Amino acid sequence: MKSRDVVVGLMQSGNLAHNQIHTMLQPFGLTLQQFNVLRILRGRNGKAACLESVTNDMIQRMSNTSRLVDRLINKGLVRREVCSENRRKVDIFITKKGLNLLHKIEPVLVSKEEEITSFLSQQEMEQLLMLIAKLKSENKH
Amino acid sequence: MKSRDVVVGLMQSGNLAHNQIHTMLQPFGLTLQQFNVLRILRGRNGKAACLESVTNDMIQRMSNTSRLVDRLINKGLVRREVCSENRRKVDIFITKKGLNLLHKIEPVLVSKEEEITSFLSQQEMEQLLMLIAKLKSENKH
DNA sequence: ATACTACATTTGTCATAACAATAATTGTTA
DNA sequence: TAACAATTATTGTTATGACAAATGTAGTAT
Repeated sequence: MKSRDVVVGLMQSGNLAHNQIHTMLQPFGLTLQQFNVLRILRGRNGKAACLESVTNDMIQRMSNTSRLVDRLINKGLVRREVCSENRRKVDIFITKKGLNLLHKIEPVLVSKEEEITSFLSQQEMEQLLMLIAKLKSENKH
Repeated sequence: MKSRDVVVGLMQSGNLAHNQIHTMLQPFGLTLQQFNVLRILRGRNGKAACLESVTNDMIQRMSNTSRLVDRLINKGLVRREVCSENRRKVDIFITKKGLNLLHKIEPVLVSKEEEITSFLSQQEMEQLLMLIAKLKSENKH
């Protein structure tokens, strides 16, 4: 029965984090998924990022990154270009506007993250990270 | 930066659990949310469960339990009755068919839950539960 | 009784998600 | 090089989600 408690607890705490961050992002007009993609693109430092690689890096893998990117393009936050080497691929880049938005969000995010974890000591956070890492390691197939 | 890792980790492991259970439920024609509601109803042991109380007990609170229940009714898994004492309320009951389905799912669920947590010792599970409890306690407002 | 407020659920509408099918390009092989 | 399979992204369709507005019921005060 302990397994069940853990699984339920994981979903609950995942939702908790998700909802907190999601709510925090609302005033900026971004969903968590969209924000996630923006951060992935920023992490590429201007290097090409094809759709597939973006999908793979997402916290919550999704079936339809294509349309998610559409929405970001509509907001002017990213740019899409057919890859010249392999015309099946589509490279996606974050725009200046996208970078500015991330920059504006950063401090709000940091304080929200600290709020979420505020009842945990440094040591407890490390413990938690270690346990989560174990869980993830067994789910790579 | 540790806070961020924890928050991201929580979302990742929550999604991991969610996806595993969701996939496990697909052959039974249930979403995780629907399954969750069924279990809540079973937990009431035939006692009345109004919509609001069901919503409160859900792992992932949702804005629209009404239509979720519609879907369960369409499948014949639950039954809806206007509460006789307070006709604003709607009592929801799990049907025999719903109970049977839960019964059929149970062993598959158990093994999936054990699979998800299989890399954790009993002690680690307890630790994890304790840490998750702390996180949840600070998010009650 | 009437009007007002609060409560519990449902409905309308629109955004997003899931999944399958399609399209375009590339790689491979006969 | 023509045919076929594999890769990568997009699109169509249907289901589900979020949020606000609407509906119906109950409680309360005038």
